[in-house]
Amino acid sequence: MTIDFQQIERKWQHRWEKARIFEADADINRKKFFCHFTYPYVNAYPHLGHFYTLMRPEVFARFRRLQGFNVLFPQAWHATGSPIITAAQRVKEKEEKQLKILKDMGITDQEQLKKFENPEYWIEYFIPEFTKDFKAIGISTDWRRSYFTTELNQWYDKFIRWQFNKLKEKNYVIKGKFPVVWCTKCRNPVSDHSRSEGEGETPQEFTLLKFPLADHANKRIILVAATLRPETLFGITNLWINPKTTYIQAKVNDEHWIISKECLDKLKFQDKSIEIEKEIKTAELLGKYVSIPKSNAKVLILPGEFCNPSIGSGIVMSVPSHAPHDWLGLVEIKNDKAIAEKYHLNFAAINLITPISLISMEGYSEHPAKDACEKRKIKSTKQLELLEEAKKDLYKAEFFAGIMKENTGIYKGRKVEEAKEQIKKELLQSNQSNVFYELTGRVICRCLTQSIIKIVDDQWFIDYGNKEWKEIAKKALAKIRLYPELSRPQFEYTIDWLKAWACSREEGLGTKLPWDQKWLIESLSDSTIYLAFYPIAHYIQKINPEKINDLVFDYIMLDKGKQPDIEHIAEMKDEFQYWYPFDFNSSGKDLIQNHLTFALFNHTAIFPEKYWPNGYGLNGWVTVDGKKMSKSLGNFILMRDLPTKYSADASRFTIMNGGENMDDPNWDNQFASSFKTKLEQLYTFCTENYNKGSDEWRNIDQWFESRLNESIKKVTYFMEETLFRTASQKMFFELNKALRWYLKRTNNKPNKKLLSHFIESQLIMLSPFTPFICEEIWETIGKKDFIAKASWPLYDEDKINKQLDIEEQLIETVLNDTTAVMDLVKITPKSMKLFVADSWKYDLCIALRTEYNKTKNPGIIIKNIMIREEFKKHGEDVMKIMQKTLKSGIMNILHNDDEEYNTLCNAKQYIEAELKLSIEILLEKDSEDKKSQQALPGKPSIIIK
RNA sequence: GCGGAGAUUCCAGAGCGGUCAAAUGGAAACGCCUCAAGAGCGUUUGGCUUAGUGCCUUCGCAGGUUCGAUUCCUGCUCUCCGCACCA
Repeated sequence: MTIDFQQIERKWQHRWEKARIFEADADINRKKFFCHFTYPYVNAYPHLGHFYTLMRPEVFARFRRLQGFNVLFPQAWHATGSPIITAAQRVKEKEEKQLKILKDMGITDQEQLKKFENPEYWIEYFIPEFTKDFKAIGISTDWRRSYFTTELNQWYDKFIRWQFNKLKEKNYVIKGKFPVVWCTKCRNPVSDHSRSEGEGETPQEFTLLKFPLADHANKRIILVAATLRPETLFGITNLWINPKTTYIQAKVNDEHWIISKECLDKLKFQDKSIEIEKEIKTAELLGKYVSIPKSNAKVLILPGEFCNPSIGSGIVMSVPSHAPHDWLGLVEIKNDKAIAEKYHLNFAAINLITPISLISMEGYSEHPAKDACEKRKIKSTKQLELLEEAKKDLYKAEFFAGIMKENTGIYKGRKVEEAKEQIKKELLQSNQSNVFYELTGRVICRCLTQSIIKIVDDQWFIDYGNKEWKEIAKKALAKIRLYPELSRPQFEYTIDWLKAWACSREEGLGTKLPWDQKWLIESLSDSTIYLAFYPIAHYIQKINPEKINDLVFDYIMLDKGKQPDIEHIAEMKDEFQYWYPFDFNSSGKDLIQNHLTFALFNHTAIFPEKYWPNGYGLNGWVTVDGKKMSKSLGNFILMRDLPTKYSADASRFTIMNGGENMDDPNWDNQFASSFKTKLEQLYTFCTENYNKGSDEWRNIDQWFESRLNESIKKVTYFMEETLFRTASQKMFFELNKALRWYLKRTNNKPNKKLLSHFIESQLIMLSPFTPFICEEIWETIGKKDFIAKASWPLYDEDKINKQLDIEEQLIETVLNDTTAVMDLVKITPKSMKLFVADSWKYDLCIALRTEYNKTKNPGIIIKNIMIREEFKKHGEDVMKIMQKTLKSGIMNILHNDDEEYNTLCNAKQYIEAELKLSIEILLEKDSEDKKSQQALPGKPSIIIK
């Protein structure tokens, strides 16, 4: 039987839509359930990653509907921020890479490509594409409530403005300074994905240490050295400047600094007033003395060609003992008199310089920098790469393992890790240093301009660092249900660690800050309470946006103020109060550290406690056949390809069978292919066997009924926990296995009522996973309404009987053993004897169990048992059984003799039937004169004659 | 480095102190059934086996607790996710 899945899919999509069965309205007489898939960013087609995260609320929604809940499952689209706008810009610039991305999506028409130069077209194009793909795969969404989120959606725009006004009222939006990676051409921060080079490079905080020139006649002139290690200032022996560069003297905030030109250019963006005074030739500086901050000791300025004017200030403080560069620099200059002569330096004075060690660390000598050079066999300051490595290693080691030595005054004995912060603070306070931000590496913007660090000084922040707010957010976290719970520590950590978040942008798509129109609201800040928009989305978007203001949202969502005079206002309030908060918002685990935690904060700031979130669903990242999904590996799967290749149902089941919890789910191509045929078999079996069978009621029917009830119970539990993988396995594979055994045991004459009940139950349980085929079968077996509207099967606790399972297991093992023995003897026996153990053996087992629970000590157990009269007479056998049971575990002895015997009688008939033999099977109790005295409890032995 | 999650047999993945050579599913092999393929059914997929209700070696590595550890503890190694102004 081959089934035309695509035809079935179209048919039911159409019917669902026509009957509008997924459209949900507030109904105070019904329990509500609001679930959601975090709105996706619409700049490409949806792929497997979307599919998995989407399927979790989808299955959950369908499950809750079956349970009788009124389910709201809406879907909106996200487009704020910079990706779309930069992509559009790149299309305009005809950038190869960007054009290829569109071409790979099948967009080749020149006319159409031109349209993609407009950011709005991206939204216009991709939203329908997403919608189409979601519908094709059978997502049960209430599409009336969709919206998208840019300033182009005026209603949503009003909503976001309201949100920010509320945050501002509570002083959660603050103004401040912030270092950002900045492109001077685009006049925008340069995010990781808008870089053509330098992904992952970040601003790094340097300390600018001030070294006043000693004995300077007129005014205080300061040489400024940039360092990451201010704590090493106790070990400074000299300064390095690059003799091949010219430095600049400039007035910086009322001081006269000498630094490299490159540094000066950067400083301009870092909140400093700068006036260039003059160029300084290095000859003017070399051989002079400067004084060290704190100690005021005087040290020489020496030439070091390794000083890079583009890094830091181009002036380096030399700490030979703890910096490999400085160590080698000092060695070189001491060994080469020519250098001193060349720059007219006092060679004797240079030779007096001795490294000062100030940090002690296990496994290193007095001068760790020397060790580091020797370890890597570095001989010269020209070996830049090796030196860089050595430096990094040593810095790391000293930072975490180093202890400040005696010569560091009050820092003596402290860890470097702590001392560093302390020293930094002190130097800043006494104006002996400044903060300077430098990139950790070269960053090139997509526009091919080299990026710098800029201190933005009128930047708006959402103050997630606010301590009281953190406490309230924690309260919201305590209340929320997490699927799975094990994500909770990550949330706790994030709340603690979160600092003020820059929420304003100069460019991009989005809503303008209501009180400062030059700024746009950044896209992770405008996407925190957006789920509150769904309950009213379909009404509000019918209203003239001019009429929407803060008072409208105050009234609907906060129950504040007089009822505004606009259409649908009562409905909107009812809808909101009925549906909110959401019960399950599904997203990838990567959103914990921003979006989801932000959402918690924002809910507590804006809404009363009853509207704080009820549930988050977290999941991992999809892999394909065990490998990371990526375009370069060629295993990148788009949602749109699934229905044609595997059918929507098989795809849905495959992805849900791929994983659960926060593990990365795996998409198994082979499984997807083979599952399609399994669905065909399901169809055939159900349609051919529904309402057929016998009216007899036998032990085996009781067993099957028990298994069915047990399965329903388990599956219900796993569905509640969103452990959809386990649930799907239990309802499909495990139940089918039971069904096969049942059919075998009844010679394909199942009980009619029971089998029909089974088919119905299984179909309903499967329908959240494979809705199309289930609808089709449901209709074929004569059901009138949609299976989507059926009732989730209930289980009857009284019908679950574990004993029946044990009996069936026994029958199965006897059967298997019998077959095995018959195979061995290779004759057709006339009769067969099955021996079950004597009663005393069972008694022994029970006694063993009791004794074990008392002492758990084998020696004592054996002693206690052997002194009992009833076991004495079986002396040796008792020992044997005891040894065996103690070795293999004694937990399995539960049966009592008679039950065992009865079950075997039951098995006997079955064995006869199954083996299609007319043989005589005798059941006997274990007896002395038979060779069968080995028979152990729980396992009959067989003798064939 | 910090925070979080992990490491199981060909693969995915159960396992929560004895019923474990380890569920379930994929895949593969063989057999039955068939003209044939698929489906279905059965067997097999750590090693040894005198074939036994047998023995040995396995659950990242190394120790420990226990009569007993895949399961508990300690240390180590490795993998994945996050560490921000970006969706």
